[in-house]
Amino acid sequence: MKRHVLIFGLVGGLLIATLQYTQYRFVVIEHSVELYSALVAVLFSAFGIWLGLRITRRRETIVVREVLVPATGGGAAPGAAFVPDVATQQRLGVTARELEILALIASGLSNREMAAQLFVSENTVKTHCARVFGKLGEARRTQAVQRGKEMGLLP
Amino acid sequence: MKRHVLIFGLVGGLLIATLQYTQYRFVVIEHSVELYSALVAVLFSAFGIWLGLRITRRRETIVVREVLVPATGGGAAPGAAFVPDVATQQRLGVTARELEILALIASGLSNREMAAQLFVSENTVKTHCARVFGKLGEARRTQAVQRGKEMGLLP
DNA sequence: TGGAAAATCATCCGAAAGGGTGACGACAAG
DNA sequence: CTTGTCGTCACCCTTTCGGATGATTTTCCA
Repeated sequence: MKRHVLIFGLVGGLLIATLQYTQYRFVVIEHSVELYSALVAVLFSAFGIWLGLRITRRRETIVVREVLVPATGGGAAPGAAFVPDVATQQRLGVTARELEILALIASGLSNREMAAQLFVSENTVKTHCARVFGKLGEARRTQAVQRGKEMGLLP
Repeated sequence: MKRHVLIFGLVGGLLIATLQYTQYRFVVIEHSVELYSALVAVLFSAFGIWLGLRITRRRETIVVREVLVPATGGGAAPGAAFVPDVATQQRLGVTARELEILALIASGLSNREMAAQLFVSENTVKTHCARVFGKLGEARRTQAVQRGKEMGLLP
């Protein structure tokens, strides 16, 4: 990355120098700034395109297809029921109810559905959501679910 | 593509006009061409990078490589990169772009963030969302993610 | 080279989600 | 008895999401 910045600087400097030089040649010509501008624009657009391609080189996404031997079955709960990371949970101050809400969020329920399932009001669900979002440091339910999985709070 | 050329022309023309205007302001200042040049360089470099990213987001060449794994059933498959179930994907008619969107949804991004990351408009992201939701038979993003995981479209 | 598929973008509108705040009751601990 | 925590509920407001629909452009294949 530093190399690109360096190249950028070099090209810029070179161009400035070139302009300095050409300025003396065309100093008598009026309205030559537009010419310079166009030149610089085209040049640096090309450079930008090159740079954009360079720094975002298409990494070949090699997809490794797993052919599972029919054993435990990877996806769902493999035998033993999931055990949330109690240490992490207590460290974050996540209560049991909030974790329950988070799990329901992860299963894709809406606030209304959660409220119906837990026999509480939708507002309560929203409060729990807000609390657990705050404790996880996330703002959206999808993010919170992702975070919960990373931290061992969710299967 | 034509639109990009058009945008290029517009930006260029706008800049030329701006320079024309500012030239009268700084006409008394010597050596201001360097300033113009630097301005134009930075501006069009950014534009070029954007354009380069924009017009070259070609379909990533997916190389499917089948590998036998012992089916440990662990959570995050170590080592092996993930593996969308191509059969399921094609059966549902989920395009690569839509699957990409679904993966970003699963990682917790909002539509706006996805749009910024993919260099498309938020509306486009929403369209992709709606399509993939329809194909998965779900209505909410959390549900769609859950479904995608169950069906092997997501890790 | 023409058409199908896919991707892109847009607009309108309603629903859902989220932030902030305040409040009330239960319950355990001091 | 006071205090703190937790669960519960409510209100208002803004943001985000999702559905429906139409249009244009790009890509790809026959």
